[in-house]
Amino acid sequence: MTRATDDARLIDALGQTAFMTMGALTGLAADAGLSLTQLRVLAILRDRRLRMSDLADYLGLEKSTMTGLVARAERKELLAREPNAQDARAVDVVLTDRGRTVAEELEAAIRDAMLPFTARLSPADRDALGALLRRMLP
Amino acid sequence: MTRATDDARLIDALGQTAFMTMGALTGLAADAGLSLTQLRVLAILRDRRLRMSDLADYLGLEKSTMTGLVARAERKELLAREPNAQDARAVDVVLTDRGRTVAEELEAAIRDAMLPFTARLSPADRDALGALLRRMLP
DNA sequence: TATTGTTATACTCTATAACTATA
DNA sequence: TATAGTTATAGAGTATAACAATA
Repeated sequence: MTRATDDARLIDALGQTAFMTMGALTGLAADAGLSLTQLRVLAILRDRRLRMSDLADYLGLEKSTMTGLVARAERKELLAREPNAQDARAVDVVLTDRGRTVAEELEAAIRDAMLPFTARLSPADRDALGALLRRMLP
Repeated sequence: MTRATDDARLIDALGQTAFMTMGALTGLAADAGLSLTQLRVLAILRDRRLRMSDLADYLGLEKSTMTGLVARAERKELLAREPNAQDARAVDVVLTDRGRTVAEELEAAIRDAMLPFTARLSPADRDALGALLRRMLP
């Protein structure tokens, strides 16, 4: 088989893997009454406190989009807005205790949901796959 | 390092790869004025003619969602509805010529967009990665 | 003047429920 | 009676543009 064909097959496999993974994540988020984006926010804020604009940059969204996203998660008591100490214009977003609990439960659920897939590989192959993916990521 | 930690690292790498891949696909779709779901529809219909309900099953969406999705793509002249020959209740969805062209252009654009990532691996590693992913997929 | 965040507006995506036409 | 598709409705996600407060 030619090089170009092999590359197309890799890209196809990456695409299918992405849709499979996103499907699992979206389903778990939905079970928790969250959107995929809100799941991402929870994961990002697990070890960080970010301003609205930084969060928007992180997610690749407009700041006006963040306003609604954070407002809805705030209504669910998963996030809280706090004034930024250095800049009176800025607003920090942090996890509430409940948000932290939900984030931890989701992390465990994600591991369980992915197990049927990862378990199809031997431990050595799992390590090899992880290493290859990490070398490919920016 | 423990087995559980290695597995968590693999799942993390899969998640990051998925977000990276979906980000690339979403961006390319947006450049073409399409949503990610519409890009998927175009890709699915490249070598198939499906009824509305089959398309909905394929995408994991409600049939009422398909109605709007297909209507918007039809307005862009990418898809067409055709009566099903066997069942007068059913509606087949097919690509228009324009839809086929756009689908082909998108396929090329996706390959180009992924190149910065896949090119970080040697040809042998690309093959190995593709093989591992295919073994993991259902 | 430039930046941070919000508001107002509009469009897409999605689901649920009710409906029509056909099987 | 069951299935295929549409319509009506509602909520979430998203962007653009205009705005107030602060830097």
